[in-house]
Amino acid sequence: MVIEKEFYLRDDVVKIARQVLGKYIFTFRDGLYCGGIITEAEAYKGIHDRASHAFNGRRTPRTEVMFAEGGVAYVYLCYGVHSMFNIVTNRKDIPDAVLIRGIFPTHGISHMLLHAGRDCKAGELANGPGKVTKALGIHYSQSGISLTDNNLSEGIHKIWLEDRKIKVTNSDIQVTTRVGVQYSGADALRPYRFILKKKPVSDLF
DNA sequence: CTGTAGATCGTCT
DNA sequence: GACGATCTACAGA
Repeated sequence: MVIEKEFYLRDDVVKIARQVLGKYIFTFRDGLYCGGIITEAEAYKGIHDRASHAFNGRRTPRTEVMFAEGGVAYVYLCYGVHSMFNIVTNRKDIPDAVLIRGIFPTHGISHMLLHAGRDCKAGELANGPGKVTKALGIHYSQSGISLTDNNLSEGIHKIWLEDRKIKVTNSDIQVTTRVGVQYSGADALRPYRFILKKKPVSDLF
């Protein structure tokens, strides 16, 4: 089932970051599907989160999409080389987002390997936020596109999430602090990073 | 295995 | 003009 807008409109971004683990993310471009199971995500929570680009209510051309209604993509360029994919959540004007930091590829793996431009094991193909977008073919120019109104992003490039009923319990999830946000003081210590522990493939399908 | 330098450019000051 | 919610290659142990 495609995950609909109501999922993203809820107001607890930390809970949503936890809940996207085990969900599938798909892209469709050039007539081909790519996708996989989300294995790692981080929450960025509102204007009081020093780690967030929207801290202190900062609105710029780049961050404006974080203030949109939930269910759209916030994609930005990091270190001049990597696109970082986030899911915007919550109501309009509340800048919450979930950074997708890792997936386990399941669909279109050969195509993703072409995107990556090098050979590697499936588990290594998208185990990092920059690698996720590279494998899936997501580019920062797609920031702002809807994850729920796929008819409106006709033709060019589509991104969406699906729930295929993978069961994820609390004991399947490792919770840690976020990566690369040491500049954000006390907020760097918040338990906003969620990692799906490795399980036998037979448990997933 | 661990550690680190360099890449690379849009964005904000 | 400085910096970054990162990745890779490569050096050394």
